[in-house]
Parts: sequence; C-alpha cells; structure tokens
Amino acid sequence: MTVMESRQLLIETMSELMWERGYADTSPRDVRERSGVGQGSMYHHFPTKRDLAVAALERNVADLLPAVSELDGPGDPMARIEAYLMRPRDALKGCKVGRMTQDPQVREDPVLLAPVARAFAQVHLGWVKVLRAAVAAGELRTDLDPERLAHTLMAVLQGGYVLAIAQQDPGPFDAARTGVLELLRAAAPATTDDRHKMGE
Amino acid sequence: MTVMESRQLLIETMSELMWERGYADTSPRDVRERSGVGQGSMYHHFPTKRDLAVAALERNVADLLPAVSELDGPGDPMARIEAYLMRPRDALKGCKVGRMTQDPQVREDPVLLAPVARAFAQVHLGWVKVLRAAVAAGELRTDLDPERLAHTLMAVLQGGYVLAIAQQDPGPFDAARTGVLELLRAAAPATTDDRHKMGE
DNA sequence: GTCTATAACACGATAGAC
DNA sequence: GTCTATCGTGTTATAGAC
Repeated sequence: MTVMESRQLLIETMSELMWERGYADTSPRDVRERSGVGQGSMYHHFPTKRDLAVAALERNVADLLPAVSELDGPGDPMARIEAYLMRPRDALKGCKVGRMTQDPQVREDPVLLAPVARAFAQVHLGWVKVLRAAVAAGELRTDLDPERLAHTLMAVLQGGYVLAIAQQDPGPFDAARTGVLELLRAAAPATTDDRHKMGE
Repeated sequence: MTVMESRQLLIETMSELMWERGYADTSPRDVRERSGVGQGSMYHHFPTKRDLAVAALERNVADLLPAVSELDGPGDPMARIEAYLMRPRDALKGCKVGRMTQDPQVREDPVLLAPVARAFAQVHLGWVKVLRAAVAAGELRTDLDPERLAHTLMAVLQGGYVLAIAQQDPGPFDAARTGVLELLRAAAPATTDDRHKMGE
C-alpha cells in the first residue's frame, strides 16, 4: 500500500519539523530519520533541502487558510471576530507560518519568504472584510480604520505566541487576545440611547 | 589602548550577531571574524559558545530596560503610552530579546530562556503601572483589565515585527501600533456630557 | 591572554549500483 | 525510485606552545 508515497511523507515530515524547529535548524538527516525515507529517495524527489522546504512551507500555508475563510463567513461580524480570535491554538508551539520570519535563512531568501508574505496578505484581507462588516453593522465605531485594525489583530496573535514561549506559559497568549477583544467591545459606538441626541 | 578588551568586544559582537541572526545560526567563527579576536582568546574568556551567548543576551536585555522605565515616568499616562508605543524602532530588525523565543536552541535551554522571561516580566510590569495610572486618571474605562491589556500591548509590538518582516515593509508594524492606540482612545470612558444622564 | 594546529562530528549533497 | 558509499565544508571545540 503506497497510498502514502515517499514524496508526500517527506513533505509532511518537513512541515512538522519546520513548525517545531524552523528551517535552518532542521537537517536533511532529521527528515530522513523521522520519515524513514532513505537518502536516495529523498534527493530523488527533492534535489536540495530548500526545494523540500518550499513544498513544506506551501503546505503549512494551506493548512492555515480554511480557518481564515471562517472569518469571512456568515453570521454576526463581532461573533466571527471572537470565534477566530479565540479559536483553540497551541500557544507554546507558535504559528507555523509566522515562525518562519525569524529564521535568517528564510528571511533572506525571497523564494522561501514569498509564501509567508502571501499567507499574511490573505489573512489580512479576511480581517479587513469582517472589520468592515462590523463597522457597517454598527458594532464598531466608524472612525476606526479596518485596514489598520486588521494589522493590530494579527499582531496580537503573532506577538501572543512570543510572550507565551518566553514565559513557557500559554497565559500571556490568552491574556493578549482576551485583552484586545475587551478593547474592541469597549470601542463599540455609543448606544442608540446615546445616539438619538446626536441626530443619528 | 586596551580600553576595549577582548572580553567586552566579544560580548558586543555576539550581541549584534544574535540580534541579526539569532543564536543557532551564529557560529564562533562568525564572532571571531567580526570582532577580530583570535581563537585562543575567545575560548579563554568563554569556554563554550553558550557561555558567550548568556553574556550577550544579558547585555541585550539590559539595552531594553532604560526605555521601559520611561513608561513608568512622569507625565500624563496616555501620553507615556503613546510615547513608548510610537518610539522609533527598526521594524525589519525585530526585537533583540523577543527574537530569541523563536530559536529552538534557546527555547529548549532554560538558562538561555531565563533572561528573556525576566525581561518580558519587567516590561509587563511597566505596562501594568502606566495602564493602572491611565484608568485612575479617567483616561481608560475602569472595566478594562490592566494586566491583560499589558499583554495585549506587548503582543502588538512583538507581533508587529513578525508582520513587517513577512512583508519586508515596516508599514504593518506601524499600522498595528497605530491601530491599537486608536482602539485605546476609543475605549476612553464616556465623557462627562454623556455620563450625566446615566447618573454616574 | 593569545597564538596556531588539529580533531571529531554534523551538514548538505553527489555518485553510481540496483 | 531506492540503496549504500563517499565527499568537501563548516562547526564547536581541544591541545599545547609562547
């Protein structure tokens, strides 16, 4: 049963290792040992470590996107925002895509960095849509800029991982995202009772 | 003139390299070549790469703290918040302390991670103080939790670096911090004119 | 404290048989 | 496609003279 061919097995293994240890610190040897695929096979499918990394990275990016599309789904915008923000995440493992930005060998290689940039652009777009919807639904003040806020919310998650890893405790990650959610709620427009006197 | 002894020169060089390239990806050879210090001297002062890294890390942490003490300084709390948040930073270089959390060899070594954890705890404390002061000064709603918000604000900066590096553009970093500042301002308590009818 | 020489091992890949 | 063997280089030191 070669349902799981070497090629796919290599990509999956490299994806895991890149999440756990990054690119630079993952050796072809590590991939061979965890996957059980031999040297010859490995270099047959992927001539260089970098080629394998590109495939693995593409896969990690793809893993992220289904959740993002939920941001732009049906239902109350503020509820979607909360659902995405509070979605269960392993704070101590970090983001499999965001992690790549800290690896000098990725950061300095446009080919490796490109999928990361594209992924983040897509996530940003998802955030912008739901934040615009929230403004339109009267759940967020109209003087808040959705484009900017989208970056803020992405940064809270990405930075939350950094705090959690530093303390080896998921607490700061949860505090950071809960905090920004409170802030969003506190930044709701004045209620109808308040607005009537403004003529709105 | 041995004003700058080998030992100090090594620490300074290692500090720079750890900011630029992290720990794992910086070799003793790199340090020797940039500093001009010879092999013998290097291993005389620091028996292992890890020993040098500890000294360099301690130094990088120390570099960060003066700015933090400004958070807890004199003046209007909201002004201090803005000043710290908006302080000039090289978004594409990232945080010399936060960066370490993404290096597997640091993350898995309690001795190397400890200075990072301590630094973040101190920064958090600085944020908590100024946020409490802002609440006390009536600049922030009393139902916002300063402990949580402190994590949120730290995360915005740490995550902002990730976004900026991903896009190779400081824009997202600035958007993220400007966005959270807008959010803080939008989360000010109702004005006196609004409050009178609520009986507060 | 600093020098040069050397060592043991891992990394990233290549060669050529099957 | 997969196997084993090999290669050149870099890493992280250690040894021992000065």
